[in-house]
Amino acid sequence: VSTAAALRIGDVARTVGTTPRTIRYYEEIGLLPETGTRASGAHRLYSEADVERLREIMRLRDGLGVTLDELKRLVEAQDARAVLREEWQHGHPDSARRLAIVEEALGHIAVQLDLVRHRRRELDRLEAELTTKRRALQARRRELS
Amino acid sequence: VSTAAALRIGDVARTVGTTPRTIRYYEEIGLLPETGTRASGAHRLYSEADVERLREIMRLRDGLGVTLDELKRLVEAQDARAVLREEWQHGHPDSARRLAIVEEALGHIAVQLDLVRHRRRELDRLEAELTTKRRALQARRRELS
DNA sequence: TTGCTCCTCACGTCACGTGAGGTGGC
DNA sequence: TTGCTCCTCACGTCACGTGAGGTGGC
Repeated sequence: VSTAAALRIGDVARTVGTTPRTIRYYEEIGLLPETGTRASGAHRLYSEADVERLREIMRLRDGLGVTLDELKRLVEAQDARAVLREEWQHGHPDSARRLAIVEEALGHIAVQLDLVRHRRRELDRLEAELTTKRRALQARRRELS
Repeated sequence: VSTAAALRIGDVARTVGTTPRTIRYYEEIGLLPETGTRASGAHRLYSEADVERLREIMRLRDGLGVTLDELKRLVEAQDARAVLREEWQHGHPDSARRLAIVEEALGHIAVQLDLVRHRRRELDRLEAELTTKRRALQARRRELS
């Protein structure tokens, strides 16, 4: 692991394909954490981990078709589970509790998968429709030439 | 073909999965045509063809991830080509012109297919990610029980 | 007649876009 | 020092949501 290359908001926006305004907005509504301690007016600085987190959030945003508020809850739930796993590394909680948490996580994943698959089916339908149209047009083109 | 069952805006909204407000908005911005001649304050009435047109517009909206203004241009271009085809039924225009129109249509379809496939790849990526997560969680569940 | 859905403003909201005016780091 | 990117308001925009008050068809 090299020294964390501190990225500026414009760099981050460019690499993930969004705008600085969007990143600030996500910070404002609590979807992204505030970047470290920052004197008012000072530049925000990001790590590669921050970039990856933003990428993940954008994937979920586009793939699940969910509001940013719902997305926030979803990400918070994932974070909460990650915190629990960290705690479990020191000490041994009862495995019944562990199992309950894992079951809950599986439930959330199932919901997300349903959303993704639903959207995927709709896209498949549209793609099929478009290829059918294209085939018809190609046939007409052959007729005309 | 039976007598056109005149549908009200609420019926249309329910069958395609949207709201009356959205349908009125689409009419307002010119994405949907105004329903026949209508005294101010009178109810809007829709045919099955209108319903199918709305469905198509919603599919393109969700599948292409395009603004309603761009979508409007796109639909207008398709309508313009449909009108040309109608005209061609009466009379024989030069086939060079026909070929040019068909080529243009193929170009538009190609753009739309690119958009759909791009979004589909992103969804595939997210789905793969989610199934991987689920597999890991299922393994943990087996460990715990 | 009673509901129900419809109508037209018109303001509110979500997810940002877009300047306005100013400060800070290679 | 000169640009460039950054900063914080704050108003604008797109795609609708949501009442407010009223009319019209089974």
